[in-house]
Amino acid sequence: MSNSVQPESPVQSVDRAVTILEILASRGEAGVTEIAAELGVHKSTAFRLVAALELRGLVEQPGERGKYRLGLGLVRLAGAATVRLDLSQQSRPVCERLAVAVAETINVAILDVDAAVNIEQVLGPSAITTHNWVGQRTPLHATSSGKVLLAYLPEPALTQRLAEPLERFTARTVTDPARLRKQLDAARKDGYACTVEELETGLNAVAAPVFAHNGQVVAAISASGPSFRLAKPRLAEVAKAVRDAAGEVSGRLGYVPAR
Amino acid sequence: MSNSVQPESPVQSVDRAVTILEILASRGEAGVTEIAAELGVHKSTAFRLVAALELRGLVEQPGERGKYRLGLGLVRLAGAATVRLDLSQQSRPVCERLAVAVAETINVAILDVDAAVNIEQVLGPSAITTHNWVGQRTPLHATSSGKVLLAYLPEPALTQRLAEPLERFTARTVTDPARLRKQLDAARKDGYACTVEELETGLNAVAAPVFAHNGQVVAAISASGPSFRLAKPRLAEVAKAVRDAAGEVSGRLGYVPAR
DNA sequence: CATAATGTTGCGCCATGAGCAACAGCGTGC
DNA sequence: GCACGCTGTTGCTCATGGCGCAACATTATG
Repeated sequence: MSNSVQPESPVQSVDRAVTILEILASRGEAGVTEIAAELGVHKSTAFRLVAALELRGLVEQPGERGKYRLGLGLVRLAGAATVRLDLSQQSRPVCERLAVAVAETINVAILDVDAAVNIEQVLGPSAITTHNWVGQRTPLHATSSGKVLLAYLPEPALTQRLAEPLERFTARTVTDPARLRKQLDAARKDGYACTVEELETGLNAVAAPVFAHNGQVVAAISASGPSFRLAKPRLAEVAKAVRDAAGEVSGRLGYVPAR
Repeated sequence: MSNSVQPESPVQSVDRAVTILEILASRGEAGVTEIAAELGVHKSTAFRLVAALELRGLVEQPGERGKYRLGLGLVRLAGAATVRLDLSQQSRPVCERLAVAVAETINVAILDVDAAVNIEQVLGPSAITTHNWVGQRTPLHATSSGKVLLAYLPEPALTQRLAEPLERFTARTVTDPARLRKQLDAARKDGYACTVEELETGLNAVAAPVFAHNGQVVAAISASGPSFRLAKPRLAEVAKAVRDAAGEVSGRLGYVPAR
């Protein structure tokens, strides 16, 4: 029976496990007998719940026996949430200004296994479409954000990605891995990547990397628009603005560029 | 059946719940059907596991329906672990020096619902007893650390605390709420609180607050000893040393005092 | 507007989570 | 050094909590 002032949990053992985390958060350390007493369960029950949390790193045991405390796995999980929250908060105002400055649709995308996932979108004043990209997964090789995220992958991960066939979406989609690699090299050098009608006919985009405090690329900011508008030489101007905006967000996340 | 490369979890549904947290950490957001697919369970199972986590704040749902993401409850739990780790690390050397300087038993206590819990103890060279206070819960109104932690509670929480009868431990225990409030006012003004034979006959103590970077009181540092030794006027000298030590720990935690 | 997909709920069943008893290990007092 | 008490851990059995199924509600898409 859970706390009487709360609605009953649909999964009692998950509820108990969370209570254990809270006990450890408030006390710092606790033993099995102590946790069992506070939970109102048998100590073998408490022991198994703690062991399940320990197996996944949410709880750790400093010694071979005895007291338990919260584990680094919990801090890592929370860290993932904090980075995402921070990224959204820091990027929002920068993207709003960028959308006005370049008058195109701005997106923030993060890497999710084998796709770029858009987590934020700001429409420019000239936006033709109100297509909502947020939540959508887009192919890495055929989007500007995807190319940026690929460019900063560790080499083994990149090799593995490019070992699989690259799907063609338009006549201009880059499906040759060697040619794509050259584009990624250029992206690292230029500080931005472009796509020209590679995902959809008539759609161009340019993206730049967002670095976290530790130098890792955590996101890409992109501007996209119709090919007739977002083409040379204006594409280079927009690219520069996007790169500067991404740099500003990186700075807000604590990134100090190497000189 | 859990991941075949890991030892089997003693509580399958806790294991699944943690996997859900990891899925949300890596993807940012995910829906019930997506989570169910990745867990290899029915979507009603996934739904209930997510609901159990949501009930406790580890997961949240931005809209009324649809995608889920990691909740602030997780960040709070991890934050508790991080603050505690930092507090212990920063306070340890300061408390060791203080113990030598004042030759009494030094403790660090944090607030846990309705009690002060000691998380750190350093014995002075003149310690008569080797009584271990670590892990013990002590009453707020009858200990110096407790009075400090009470002094910095938000007013509603303090009012609620003082609405309940205050237990008498010795003839000198303060059980009148109005008199205790006056002592708390003095504690805020002086920067420390004292108890004189209020918890145990023959035991005196003095404590000062430790502030976190955001100005909140996260702990109290205290010196305790026998009444015959830790009495006026020496008590005032020890109080000053404890206040300075607590100030140093506060500074190490990023607190900048108001001028 | 119809259809498909996703999220949510009630219900019955069984696999899992729970408690019991016992054991192993450690800390403490004599 | 030993006995005792306490805590942590494990094997076993069984009752129940967690699960999947079917159905419904809601939303998104063509």
